[in-house]
Amino acid sequence: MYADVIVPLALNRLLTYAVPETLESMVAVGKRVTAPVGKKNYTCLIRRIHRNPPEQYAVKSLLAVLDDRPTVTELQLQHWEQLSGYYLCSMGEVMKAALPGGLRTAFRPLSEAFVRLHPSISSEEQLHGCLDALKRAARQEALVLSYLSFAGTLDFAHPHETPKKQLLQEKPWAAALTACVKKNILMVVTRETGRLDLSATVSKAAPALSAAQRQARDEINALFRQKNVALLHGVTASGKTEVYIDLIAEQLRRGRQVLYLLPEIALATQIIERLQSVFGNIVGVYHSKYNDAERAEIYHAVSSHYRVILGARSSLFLPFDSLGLIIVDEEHETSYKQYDPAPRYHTRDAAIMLAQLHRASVLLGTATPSMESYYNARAGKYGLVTLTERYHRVLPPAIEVVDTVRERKRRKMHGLFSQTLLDAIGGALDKNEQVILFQNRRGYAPFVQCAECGYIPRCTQCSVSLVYHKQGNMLRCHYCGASQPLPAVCPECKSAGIQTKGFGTERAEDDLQLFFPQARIARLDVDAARAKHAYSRILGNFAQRRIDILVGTQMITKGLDFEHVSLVGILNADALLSFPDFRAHERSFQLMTQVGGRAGRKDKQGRVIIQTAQPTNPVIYLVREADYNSLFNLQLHERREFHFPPYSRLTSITLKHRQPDTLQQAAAALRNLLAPTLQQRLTGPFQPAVNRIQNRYLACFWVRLERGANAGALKHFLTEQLAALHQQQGFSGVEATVDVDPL
DNA sequence: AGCACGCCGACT
DNA sequence: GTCGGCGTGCTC
Repeated sequence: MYADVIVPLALNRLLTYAVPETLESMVAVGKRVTAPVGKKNYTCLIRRIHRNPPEQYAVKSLLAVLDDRPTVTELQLQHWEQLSGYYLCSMGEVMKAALPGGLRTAFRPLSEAFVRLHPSISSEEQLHGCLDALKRAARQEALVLSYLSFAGTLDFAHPHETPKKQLLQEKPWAAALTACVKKNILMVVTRETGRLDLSATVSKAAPALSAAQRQARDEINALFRQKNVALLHGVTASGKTEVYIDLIAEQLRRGRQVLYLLPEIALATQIIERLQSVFGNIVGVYHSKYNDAERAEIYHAVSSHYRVILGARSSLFLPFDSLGLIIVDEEHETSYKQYDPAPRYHTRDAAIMLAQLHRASVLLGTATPSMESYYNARAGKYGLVTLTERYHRVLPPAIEVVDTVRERKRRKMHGLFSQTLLDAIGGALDKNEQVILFQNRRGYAPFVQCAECGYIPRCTQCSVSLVYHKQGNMLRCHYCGASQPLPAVCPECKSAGIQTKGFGTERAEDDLQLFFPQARIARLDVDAARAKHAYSRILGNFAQRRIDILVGTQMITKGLDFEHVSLVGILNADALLSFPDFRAHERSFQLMTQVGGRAGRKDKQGRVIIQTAQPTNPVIYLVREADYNSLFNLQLHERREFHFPPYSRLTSITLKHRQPDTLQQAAAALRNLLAPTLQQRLTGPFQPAVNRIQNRYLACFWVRLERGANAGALKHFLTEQLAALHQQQGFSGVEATVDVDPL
């Protein structure tokens, strides 16, 4: 008997092993096995079992079978194969993304020590005797009494087991416990316990839907009878979550499971609590903040216990047995695309593939759809449901645009802040309301420069200038993470004239404190959130109004809805609008609309102030009008003209090498391999904006494939040509990464 | 991802 | 003359 196994490596084929006779009865597709690969042993996964001895090489034998029942179902394996084919990566790479670390090594359930009465004590009299004997050992006596109070009424045949941790928390006398154990009064036993808390219970009824929400729900259900994907385009604060809860309840009644995907699950405490309060302990949460062992336990509980899973993108890979619905919330979020490492999959598209295998439906929800999804909805490929009414009659925010050029001329710009914005902040603070300020740049200053000689410190390993962080007084590279102290004198001309240039979140926070010395100001960006739990701590403080003004990057767009935010300021919209990318306008609209949506609640209308040097930019106008449709039509024109998605399928190829000339030669060679076949579909090689990262030079290509063309054939062709490139003299060390549908 | 094999510079 | 640098290729 032979088994073809998936090895968790970037290996483009399965490896075949002999199954020792002793293991023949245990092997099955989807079970994990230990197999020798080269000099090492790996945990691999059985994909096929057969009786065809390989003739080209000597097989090795499997060492062990790790599972009693398969860890991965046939359906999951088919999903993996789809992803590996679509995103051009190995099955091993998908396996690494799919199986939690705890399942890639031997997994041991958590065990805990419990204290119980020693079995030699079988009556009240004996117990009292023992206690009397402890009269001169006060701590031991107190410890036993403490155990007895935990135990309640005593059943001597099956004495109560109290967690040792709990007992010692009350009476922290480990030595006394050891003594009692030695005297055969108490006994310590070890028991396997799960890490999961399955105690959450139902406490609330599902929310009542408004008429608009009911109608959206009915439309979605009607669409699901004809199409497997529907897009719910609901304005910010339209109450999409209530609609989701209703749909989840319906799936549960039918006995099907639901997967609820969120871009940043770690921040979604509000939604988690809400779902658990309605559905109880059948709601499981899965994301990368859990450790390997916890994730392994949740993984196993998906087929035995959980009916609803709330998770980040990796929860696509859980072993669902009867999935009925996948909700992809905030469908437009770019963090749904995994960029590095492979598989470079888009959660939304992988979810649609998975749903097809389960014959399940997919609901994409957002206030600002991605161009791709909206295009598919308009074209009739997806169903489209629109929710225009705000929940609880919340008013849409009033959006004002401040022309920073004009204000500067009138001397009404104070650094990053216009007088209009400062007045608005002051007004909000006076009314005891909260403020959110958005600045899309972290650090204090994007670069520093010597006023004497013009020198700008740059990263030695990447082709970017270093960002000044006041926190720690460091210059940092945002690409490779390298850092160095800010030099006191210019390294070039030795003058003391080094100045900071431009504005980041740290600078905004600092300056703001000067304008509003009494205000409590906090910052939320990756630097502030780096420490464990810092993210939820800051958001928690803001929610509880211990912070008046929150300054932050993209991060503040996610997270929660805050009751008392009346003002949102976008400090520099130009940084978004002039981003060198064909999606810049789409992204700007999404970001500004999402950030703006944080302003105002219930009876209070919120206010949004956008600072920009280009107040007539159509994107700004459309954000103000909350006119997604016009933005879509405008963008569609551009995309059609330049053959960008959704009018083409984009695939990017990046070549990397330490030697710039080797890279250039390899790029020219790849062009020669691809261009004759792809013709005008191929763009490149071109240098990306940052053309060197960690001392490796980069060259890029784009392949734009027209809709309806054979994507499978392209993938086959690319794989072959990249292999051909590597076989050419001197290019075997040139690394090539392929990104299908890059963002 | 490891690990070994193999071909060119600073040491006893 | 040898030790060891990391480029290259393979893993059943």
